[in-house]
Amino acid sequence: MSPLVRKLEQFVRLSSADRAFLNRAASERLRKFGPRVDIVREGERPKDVQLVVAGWACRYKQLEDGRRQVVSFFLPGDICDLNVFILREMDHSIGSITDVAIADLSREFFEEISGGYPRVVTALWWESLVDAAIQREWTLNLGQRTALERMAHLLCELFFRLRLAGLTSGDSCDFPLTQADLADASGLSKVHVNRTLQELRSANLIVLKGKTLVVPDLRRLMDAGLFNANYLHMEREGRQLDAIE
Amino acid sequence: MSPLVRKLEQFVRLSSADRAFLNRAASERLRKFGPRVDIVREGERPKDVQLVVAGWACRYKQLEDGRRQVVSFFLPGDICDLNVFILREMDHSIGSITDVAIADLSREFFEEISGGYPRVVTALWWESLVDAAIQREWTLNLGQRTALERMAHLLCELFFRLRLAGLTSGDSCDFPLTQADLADASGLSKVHVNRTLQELRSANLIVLKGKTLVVPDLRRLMDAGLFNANYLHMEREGRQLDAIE
DNA sequence: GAGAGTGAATAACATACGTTATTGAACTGG
DNA sequence: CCAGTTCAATAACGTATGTTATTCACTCTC
Repeated sequence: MSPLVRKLEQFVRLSSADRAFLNRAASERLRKFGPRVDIVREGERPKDVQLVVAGWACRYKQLEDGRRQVVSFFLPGDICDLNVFILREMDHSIGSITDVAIADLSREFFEEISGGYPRVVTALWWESLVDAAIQREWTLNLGQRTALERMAHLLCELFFRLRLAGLTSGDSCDFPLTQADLADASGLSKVHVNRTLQELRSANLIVLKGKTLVVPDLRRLMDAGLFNANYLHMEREGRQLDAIE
Repeated sequence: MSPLVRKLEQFVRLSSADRAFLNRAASERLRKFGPRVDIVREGERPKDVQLVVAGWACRYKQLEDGRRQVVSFFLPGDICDLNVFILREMDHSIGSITDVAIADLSREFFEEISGGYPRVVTALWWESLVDAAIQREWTLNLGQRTALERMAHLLCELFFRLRLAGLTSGDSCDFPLTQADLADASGLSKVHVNRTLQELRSANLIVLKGKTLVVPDLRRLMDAGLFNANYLHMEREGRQLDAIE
């Protein structure tokens, strides 16, 4: 099952027609990119909505003097900016981290959804509300948490999101981010990211080696990061969804 | 004209029916709150969408040990979390800063919009995309900018947003935030906020006294904050909007 | 109009994190 | 299989910002 469908099914019960429709959307108009290239650039006119079918990407913003902030990570199954085509120009860039496969979703695609797939509409709303909630949590993360808490929190979030998309196995997952990526996302320097990871390692909170992350005791990592998963809204909402159907 | 209508008109050309509808929504089901009280609490089930009719409010999140982060400010005309009723529970709180008047917008209200007011639908999409863009910009602000830049940036943003809602007069505006509020929003300590404001004052970038902010030279304040207004998407989009009408 | 409370200003001191630099290991491509 | 590149690790040192505390100016209230 595709990561997108798998993720959305945690929120909304989809029909097989819904699933088929989403899978078709994810396979048409596919583009592939190598690692570390720009997929969309700040200032461009947005044309389509991007769906990450495979690989990791990120949204980032950059200041004139080169300081760079990763403002979100895109994992397989993530959708970039529902409905952006309303806007005249992009206020951020989207870049690949690994090899990446992107499906472009057109305006017409969304009109088709609105017409005939009400549960998919709900699911996409959900996705975009969670996206906003993640951005708020990052604000809290950067504004209030110490380096250690911040790192632990970020790793927890990624682990939860990967698990939701079916991309973990037991307590481990692929982890292609470099320490420089983590620095750009956490607002810390590369050197301090390194120090912080060492600290997490020596507390046995993580095993991070090569491109694999192992979280031996998720509960303890969550505590270290003051991590509360409520903002990921991972519960399926029975009552309300029935009302919509 | 109400701040909401005034703001949305910058983006989308509204008919008089659209305007009347929005003004009606803003006057029914009105609640008033004193300053510094919670309007919505984290953990509650969201029931309505809140529209700030008058006064200032904020979204905030808090860690168990009391550290508090303001993640956004709500000015008159701002809408809190379009479509939240999909979610089971709030992941943040909303609190008043000044005396505040809130209009509660029901689910039925949004269904009515979807049915008969396509331009309002577009306008509300716009509002919510700008809201998301602001949150990303705050991430950049907290992650990369120095204290001085961060403060200057925040003040620029508030000034622009107030102006969009018709709430500035010339180079000045009401400014009810305390230094403690600014600290919670910027991730700085109160003491450092004070130092930073002094620095902005002595460079003649701001005059901040009582509850009034004056920005004698907006261009210079923008430069000091590395402020690029693109993320506020303040341009009206002729071509695309016509296509929707 | 005394007392209490809040917000702002300032000082002295502490520290978490940034900066610059060097080294070594692991890839990668020709 | 060697030269070039990237990523991680570590060290020495610098600084932007945090912490705690005190004082002052207002405003509110009873």
